Amino acid sequence: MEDELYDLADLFKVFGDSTRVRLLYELLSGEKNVGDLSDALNMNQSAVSHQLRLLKQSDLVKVRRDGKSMYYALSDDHVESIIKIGMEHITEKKK
Amino acid sequence: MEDELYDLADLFKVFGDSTRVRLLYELLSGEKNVGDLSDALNMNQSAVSHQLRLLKQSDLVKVRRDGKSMYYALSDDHVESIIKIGMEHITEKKK
DNA sequence: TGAACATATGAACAGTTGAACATATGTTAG
DNA sequence: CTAACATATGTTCAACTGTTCATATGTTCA
Repeated sequence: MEDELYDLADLFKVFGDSTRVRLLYELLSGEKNVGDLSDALNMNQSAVSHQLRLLKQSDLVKVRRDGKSMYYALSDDHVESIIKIGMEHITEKKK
Repeated sequence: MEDELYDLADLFKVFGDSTRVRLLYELLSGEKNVGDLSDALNMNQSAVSHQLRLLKQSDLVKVRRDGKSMYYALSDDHVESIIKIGMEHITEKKK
């Protein structure tokens, strides 16, 4: 159990960055390629690509190639659940 | 919405550290004082106190004083939900 | 009041991290 | 094959973070 808590912290570390959270949020509405994501976040391609890599490593997103583009998508719906509950905490806190 | 994503990242940042996650986990079984928590994590009192402060600031824990001791407890059950879903992601990933 | 205890706070230092820049890899069309 | 495009990777650096040590604050009890 102790070990799992370390893995858990590592997982949340991934959610603990605004760039990555915004990427995940963008992907809630469906798969997108790197260019789309760079535009959406208004960040350079390299930064986005680096962060997508981390998301991939944590199995939060999956990728498929289509021609020259790489399409990223959420890998399962835990992501949506986690974001949803986090949001609840935030909005309740503001009351 | 954009703003909320930054707050969300800040929230997860708090979960993204093993010391803090372990503290939250300890508190799942009920309120504990700082000494108990230091012993449980085998960390010095100062480090634990510093981290508890962050947890407090994020409204993840609440405190009450009883004599010389400060008793910390989870402030609501979002914490439990978040940990639970995170764990699910991890265990599914291992399959 | 003052000693002993429990916790909090401040400062400093090492380790980590995200972004930017440059460049490499991989793909398609001509 | 090669130019143009899309994405990935390596490196560097400033900013941030967690722990430790020292010390301050707050509480109880004799």
